[in-house]
Amino acid sequence: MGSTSTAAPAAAPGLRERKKQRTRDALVDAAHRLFLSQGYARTTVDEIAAAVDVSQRTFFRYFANKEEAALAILADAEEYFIERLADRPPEEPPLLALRIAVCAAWRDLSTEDYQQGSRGVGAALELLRLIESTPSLLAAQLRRSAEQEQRVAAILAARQGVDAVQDPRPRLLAAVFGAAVRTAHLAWSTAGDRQREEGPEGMIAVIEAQLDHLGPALVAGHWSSDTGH
Amino acid sequence: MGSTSTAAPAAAPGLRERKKQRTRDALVDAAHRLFLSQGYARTTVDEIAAAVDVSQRTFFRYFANKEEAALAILADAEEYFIERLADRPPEEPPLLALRIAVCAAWRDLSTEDYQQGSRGVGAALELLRLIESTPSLLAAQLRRSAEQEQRVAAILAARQGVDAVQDPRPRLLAAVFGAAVRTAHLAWSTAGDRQREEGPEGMIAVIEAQLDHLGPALVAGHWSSDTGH
DNA sequence: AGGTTCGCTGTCAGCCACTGTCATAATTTT
DNA sequence: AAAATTATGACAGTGGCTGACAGCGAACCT
Repeated sequence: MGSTSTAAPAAAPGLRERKKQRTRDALVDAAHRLFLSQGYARTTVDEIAAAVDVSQRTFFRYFANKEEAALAILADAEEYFIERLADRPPEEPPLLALRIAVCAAWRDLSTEDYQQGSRGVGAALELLRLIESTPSLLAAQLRRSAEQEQRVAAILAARQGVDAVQDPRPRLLAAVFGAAVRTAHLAWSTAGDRQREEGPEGMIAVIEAQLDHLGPALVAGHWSSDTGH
Repeated sequence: MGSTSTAAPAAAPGLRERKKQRTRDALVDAAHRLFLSQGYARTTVDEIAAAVDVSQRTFFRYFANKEEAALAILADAEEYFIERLADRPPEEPPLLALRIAVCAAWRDLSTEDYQQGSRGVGAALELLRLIESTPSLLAAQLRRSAEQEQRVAAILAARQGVDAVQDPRPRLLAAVFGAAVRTAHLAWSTAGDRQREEGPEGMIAVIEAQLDHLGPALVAGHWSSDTGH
């Protein structure tokens, strides 16, 4: 480190950009802490900005709205999940690839150096509970999930070599997978603190259980057969 | 109709309540018309209230927020769907019951006297497009769908005689079904106007196609088999 | 090293969604 | 007809969010 010229392949961070990253992290941390301690609605944007000693205007240059600051951590995690999914070999069955990617994401993000600040597994649990109990946040989170599903569908379509707009199966599979993960989130965040002590393995177990239920649930639903309208 | 005494089993409407219903309908219609003509964001609540000649404060006594007014029609439709689902006999396979209920809802709401005002099939199409292109509305709609899924899950659990909190399958099936319907909405609203001319049958066909794809999509996803972690 | 350019930030002003409060008018009840 | 209930309007205030402009410091060029 410390090369004077501009040669690094991964683009030198630059003092300016490092400061920006630090400001953003500080805002996310402050928002997270305030939301958890006094609630989402009772925390004003001015408070968050003041805690980091920037103006309210600057807050909105980092986040489009208050919700985005609250969901920033989840957004980063989902970004990581997308990368892991893209890593999987195309020969792998789609649902298996999804399963491995989501488990890898949870494991990595819990053990790696992402632990600092408000980015641990315990914090994730409290965040999920906060989201579930705050209508405005839940709405924003579901919208983000919908966008995420579009991206997943595109990746699946590319893997299988089918057209993403013509063939509805990638979208449907992505939606089903998203539903399973969301159901797992809900089950995990309401399951009491016993699960919490198990760390990421607890969450992974719940997700896998949901995925295992997919088949039986649909079979029990007798989805086939003619309806006769 | 026109009985003078208070004898009707379904509780006499009363002058007050009829007026309230008319105000609400007028607000929904005005909001719908303004949203479609000038866009959601460019329409202020004051405009909507002024169009019906009530105060802004009154608007917020009918709707918790601007989104709720936009989604009121969908909310009524989903209410009707829930009723149809509750009508289905418990012996019926769950997914078949869901399928019949959603098709019946679309058919009934298109042919019945619900056609007045902005409650036709054509209006539904434009509304779905508006929602899909307005982040704020999409978020609110997805949150409503999530609540709806909880209700559906409860009904399914009761039908099958299982515990709604212990057994995750009703929730999962409800989520999967919701995903299929949402995917169908998206496909229908972006399918061009050819579908629109087919009336409700076009929409129903798309939904049924999505449901038919559920099985193959999951089978192609190789959901079973051990992953080995 | 010097000056220039560019991008981040703060300040100010303003719109609009949304809420609490109280007075008033209309409806229902007795 | 009087009293209790309830919808509505008028008003004021909070807070999320945006546009415009100016200042300052990093980055880039010579």
